[in-house]
Amino acid sequence: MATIRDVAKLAGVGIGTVSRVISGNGSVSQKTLDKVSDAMAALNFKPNTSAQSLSSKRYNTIGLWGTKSSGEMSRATLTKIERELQPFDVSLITTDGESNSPNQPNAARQSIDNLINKGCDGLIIWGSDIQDFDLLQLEKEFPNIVLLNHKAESLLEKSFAFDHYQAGYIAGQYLADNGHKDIAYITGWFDTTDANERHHGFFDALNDNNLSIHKNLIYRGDYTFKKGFEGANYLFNQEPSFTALFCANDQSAMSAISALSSKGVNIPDDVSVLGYDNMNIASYTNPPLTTINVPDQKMAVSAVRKLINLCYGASLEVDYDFGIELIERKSVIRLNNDKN
Amino acid sequence: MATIRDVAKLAGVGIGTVSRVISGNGSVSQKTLDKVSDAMAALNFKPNTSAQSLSSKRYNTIGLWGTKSSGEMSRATLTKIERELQPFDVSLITTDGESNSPNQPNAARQSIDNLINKGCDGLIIWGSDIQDFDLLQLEKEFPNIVLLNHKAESLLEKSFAFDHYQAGYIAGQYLADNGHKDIAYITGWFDTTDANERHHGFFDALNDNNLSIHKNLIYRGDYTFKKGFEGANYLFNQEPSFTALFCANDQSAMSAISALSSKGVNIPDDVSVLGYDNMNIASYTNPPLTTINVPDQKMAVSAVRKLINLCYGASLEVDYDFGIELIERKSVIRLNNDKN
DNA sequence: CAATATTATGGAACCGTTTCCAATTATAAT
DNA sequence: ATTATAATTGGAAACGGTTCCATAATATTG
Repeated sequence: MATIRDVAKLAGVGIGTVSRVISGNGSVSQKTLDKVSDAMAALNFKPNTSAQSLSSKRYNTIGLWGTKSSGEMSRATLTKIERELQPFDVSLITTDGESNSPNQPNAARQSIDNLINKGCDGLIIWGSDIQDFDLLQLEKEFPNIVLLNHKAESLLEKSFAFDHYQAGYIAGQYLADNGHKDIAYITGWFDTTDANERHHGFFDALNDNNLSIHKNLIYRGDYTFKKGFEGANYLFNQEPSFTALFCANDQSAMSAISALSSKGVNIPDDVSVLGYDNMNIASYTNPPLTTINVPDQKMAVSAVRKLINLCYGASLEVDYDFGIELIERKSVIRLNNDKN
Repeated sequence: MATIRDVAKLAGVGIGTVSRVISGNGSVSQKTLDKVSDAMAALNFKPNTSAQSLSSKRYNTIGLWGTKSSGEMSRATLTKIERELQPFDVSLITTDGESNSPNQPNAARQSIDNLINKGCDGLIIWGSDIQDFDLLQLEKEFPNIVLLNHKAESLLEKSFAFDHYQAGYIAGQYLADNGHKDIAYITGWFDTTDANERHHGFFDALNDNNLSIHKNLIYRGDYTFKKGFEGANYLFNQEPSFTALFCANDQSAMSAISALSSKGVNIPDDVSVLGYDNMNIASYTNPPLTTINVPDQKMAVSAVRKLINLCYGASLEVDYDFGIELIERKSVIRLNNDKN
């Protein structure tokens, strides 16, 4: 592998000059630039990134630290992130937050430190189940961080998150608006703030409409197809009956629809199903799923952009406001409540 | 940030000794080891990875280069890969093969070179649509590569791929065995060898059973939910009618089921649907999908292990044989052919 | 055209490790 | 006790860049 000195020798210039043409900083005459470029091409010279980083403290790399609550997110989002980085020639180094020293006390913080130490200019902290270490402390020590799917009140300008409370509320309100009073609910897994906010929003909406959910009609799910399926089967056998089912995500909703359909219940005529996420699949269930859109990719893109701004002094446009949208398809109907 | 010299000074030893305790190579007396460990702890010393790499040529990083045909793969597979790497303390740096200089002539090879140049000990080349550069040439220049989802005849011991021809054949045979003669087919997208092998296997099986597919009953899909849905609607309106539908992947199959169901066709009584992939979702469609299992994660794990062996002289067990399994669920029935 | 400002250039010093060799110390063998 | 052998140790040199400063070449000015 050719080094900067080889290039310098071949081009008949000093190493400083070669460095200048590599980086584009400092002035170099056209003639010299040509000579050096030719030499670089002739030797197929590629600057050694370790040496560059060692000497410049710039890594051209950002880290993606994901907790399990980011696990459901699609590979498409990951690709989106990569593509956002690509024009800046920075690469992405990923770490699964869970897999590092699983049950150590400071596991999370430690695996983050590892990632930083690998050589990152910045960090995306991805996931909403961040509670066992001090984000503010981290941000003080290492300011180039950005939170994806997590909102820290003290780090608002670095938080890119969806208002799950509002979205949950809208979901509840929608069911109420459509005249549903007997509502069943397959929850998510409650170790994330997401889940709790969504949950509370949903309940508050029902509450504000003088509605409540019978305790028999709540099934504790975990966002998987499996639990959605099992949950629907469970609820099907419960008393009282229900006219609407809210699922904490589309995966559960999808498999709940399958489970109910196979029992002969007609969706939406017998029971309406409302999902949450708006996955690709949601348009192609039978019937197509009415659901809340969660703009994962938009959030991810804004988060990366903010990080690029932080790390490399760019000034990309960044969005903090991710509108909540309920996508009406065919899985929820309006109930005829003659009493109204 | 403390350096090795700070540690050496504090511990009252030479830098070589500190280096030895960091790496664990070379002998160090217990007493010295303790002194150095204490000093490292006291200074919160973390070795600088750039310096380490520069000097040792070891990066503790492997690259994952994915083409679009890897795009459908789940994030779960990615996580699997990360976890396989974690015990060796090597991290993963990912690159989307498509996004680098999209329509340059040597785009693929160039983006691979970039990735290598970032500092990787090895590379996973992920995806079956690799044709525009010379794999053998790459392997000669950079032997630490492993192919995932692609089989290069000349690089067999570095190829981790599924026998899509056989699997396609089994799919066709299964339909034939179950008495289906009028078969429809939603294809995948044909820019990958995968797709072609599966396709040919399927057709050869039909052929060997003296079956063929009417040209009206082939719909060119692209693995998406969307095309599956549209394809099923299209086929529904075609002549002749059909008793079985083969879909090149589960996503199409799933949305095809939705489309057909919503037209009132009963699956599997009116038409049997056979999928391909065995995604998580396949167990939770209505009816549950009969499909071919593609052991993505197993392949990925073996590929990484092989790479670890190559890069770091480990000798992890590696599997090359990924059995083909047809998972019988409820979406295909045996036809009563009285003529038989 | 001399004086001055500006642009180009070379290369030593440095970034923080690993590696190697020579030197020292401890251990075993006679 | 002496010598041979093995285990430790220190630190210079090297890895391949960037940075900065002194110097050289050019351009500008009155």
